[in-house]
Amino acid sequence: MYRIGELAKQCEVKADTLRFYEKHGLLAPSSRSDSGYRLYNEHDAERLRFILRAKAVGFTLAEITELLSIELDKSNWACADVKGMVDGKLEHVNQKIAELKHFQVSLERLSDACCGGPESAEHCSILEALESNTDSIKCENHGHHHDSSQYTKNCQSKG
Amino acid sequence: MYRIGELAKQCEVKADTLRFYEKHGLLAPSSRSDSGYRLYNEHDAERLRFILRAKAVGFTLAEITELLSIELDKSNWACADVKGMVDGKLEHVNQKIAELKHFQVSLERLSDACCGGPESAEHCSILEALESNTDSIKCENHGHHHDSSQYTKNCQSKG
DNA sequence: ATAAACCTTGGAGTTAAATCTAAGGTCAAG
DNA sequence: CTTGACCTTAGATTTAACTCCAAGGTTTAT
Ligand SMILES: [Zn+2]
Ligand SMILES: [Zn+2]
Ligand SMILES: [Zn+2]
Ligand SMILES: [Zn+2]
Repeated sequence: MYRIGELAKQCEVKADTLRFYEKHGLLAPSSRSDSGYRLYNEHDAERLRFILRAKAVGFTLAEITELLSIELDKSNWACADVKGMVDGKLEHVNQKIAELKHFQVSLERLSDACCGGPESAEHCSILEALESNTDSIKCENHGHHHDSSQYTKNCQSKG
Repeated sequence: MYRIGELAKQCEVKADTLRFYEKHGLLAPSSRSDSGYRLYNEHDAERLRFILRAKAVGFTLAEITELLSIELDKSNWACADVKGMVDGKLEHVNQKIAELKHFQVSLERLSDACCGGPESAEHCSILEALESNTDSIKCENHGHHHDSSQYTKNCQSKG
């Protein structure tokens, strides 16, 4: 039997979090001490680990509640239901990755067009790109010459 | 020139969101009509699209503000500063992609181990994986036989 | 000229997931 | 028998990013 602080420490969450989970129906201690302390047994701890694992994999508490309800009543659910939930989440993740890659390309294009030197950013192509309404990014050209090899390295591929 | 509702519709956000962005210094309309209506030009619209794209991939508004704020006093920044900022964000994005891919793998492993069939979830390997404290995921094995080709397809690679 | 659809402002409410506060009860150690 | 670590409760606060509301002014179409 663990008191709330013990279980919290063991699972690296705050006691408050466990009270929060209890209030929201995710995890209640199986008993209380005479003085009213929450007492969690190994099964409770296991359930908490279930919750934390699911959370770590990106499920919201609402979704986890749903998962737990399936677990309570497994025989009324089919594999199709469970798998459907996981696949839905997976699709969401895939989409997020695609978006990030798109943004990664934008940032890389910005970065590549800038010399990264000590010159004033007055003519920085990153800023110009943010200001302009076109898609194209021009390689930057400071009025003075800076012969930094980095500049040529960055810009040579862009004509 | 767009009024707030037009720009909002065009970019699929609410007018309230644009007012919110203005209040928080992300995007102000470049002018106002005689009667006080906000008027956005194409440049404003472009800036909004940048904000939305950054947001779509998980940047917070605070981060976006930082990125956009360089533009305000360009001459006090060097290319190095601007580029450093972009590169920092880029690293952030790369890391986020890596996290999501990790997460993607976990979900795929879960999904692959489950037959997704109409059988009771009693022995669903997704639930078992979430219940157990091990990393390994066992291919599920329903007591009865279901000859679904999907089951064998999913499980054959896992012995 | 009047209704519908738009716009303005300031301020309040929402959501998720905690996290914190206050005021007090319990327990082991010295 | 007091100190300090722990526990209890109800309720307030936090954060991000909106979202909604009220009370009124403006535009446009009929
Ligand atoms: Zn430069
Ligand atoms: Zn530059
Ligand atoms: Zn199955
Ligand atoms: Zn299954």
